Amino acid sequence: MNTKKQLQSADLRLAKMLKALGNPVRFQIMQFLAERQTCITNEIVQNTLLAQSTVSQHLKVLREAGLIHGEIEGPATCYCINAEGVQWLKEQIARWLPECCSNSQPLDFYLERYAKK
Amino acid sequence: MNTKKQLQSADLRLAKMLKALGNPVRFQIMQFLAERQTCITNEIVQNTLLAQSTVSQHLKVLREAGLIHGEIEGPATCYCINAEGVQWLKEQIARWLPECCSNSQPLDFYLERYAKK
DNA sequence: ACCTTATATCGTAATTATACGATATAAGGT
DNA sequence: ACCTTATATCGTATAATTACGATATAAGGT
Repeated sequence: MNTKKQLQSADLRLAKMLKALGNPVRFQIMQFLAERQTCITNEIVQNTLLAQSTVSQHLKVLREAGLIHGEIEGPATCYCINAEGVQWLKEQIARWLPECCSNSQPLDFYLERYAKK
Repeated sequence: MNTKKQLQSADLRLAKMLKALGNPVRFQIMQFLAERQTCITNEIVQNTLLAQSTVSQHLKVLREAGLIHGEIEGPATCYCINAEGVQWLKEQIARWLPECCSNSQPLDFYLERYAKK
C-alpha cells in the first residue's frame, strides 16, 4: 500500500471484500451459504476437504470483510450471507469504472433509479 | 483448492479477476488506467512509490486476469482497460447470489434487457 | 556503433496466506 | 461430574505473494 494517492475508505472496504472473494475456497463457501440460506460451520466443513480449523479461519476472513454474518446458537455458530454487505459490493462494482464500459450508463441510471439508499 | 465440488471455469475466471483486484495496488492501477484511458508503464510507475519491476509484475497479473490489455508501441508498452473483461466481471457480479439480495431481480432484468450478448 | 529510454524478467529476501494438528471453550445431554 | 458435539484459536510448517535491484531486450536517436 505504498501508493501515492491513498485509497478512500470505501475503496479499502471494497479491496478487503475483493481480496476475501479472490480465494476459491472462500468464493465457494459464499455460493454454498447462498444456496443453504443459513447453516452451521460443520456443514460448511463437510462441503470441503479441508480441516475444520482451516474453514474456521476462512469464515473469519469472510466475516471481517463484512460478507457473512455468524451468530452463536447453542453449541454451534450459525452463518448466513451478510445481505447488506453483498448488496453494497454489487452496487460498488456496478458503478465501478463507468467510463470504460459501453453499457455502464444504463447501469448507473438503473442504480440511481431503483437501488435503495 | 481442495474443495469437493469443483468450481466451474467461469467461476475460475471470476476468482482470478477478484484475486487480481483484491490487491490495493492493482485496484488503484485499474482506477488510474480508467482515468487516463490509455498510458504507458512508466506513467503508471510514476503514479506509485513502487519500483518499475514491481509495477511490471502487477501489470502482468492484471493482464493474465483479462482486466487490462497491453500492446508494444515502439520502445514502450501501451496499456488500457480490457473493456470486455471488465464488462464481463460486472455482469457476473450483478448476477451473483441473486437469492440473497433484495433488489437483484431488477438488476437481472436490466441485464437481460440491455446488456449486449 | 553507441547512448538513452522503456520494459520485462530473473534472482532473491521479506512478508503474508494457507493449511494442519493440538488445544481451549462452551453448550447440551447422561 | 462426565462425555459428546461444535467451534475458535494457537503454534507451526509450507507455499504464495510482494517487493527490490540487477540484468536482458528492444526501439529510437546521435
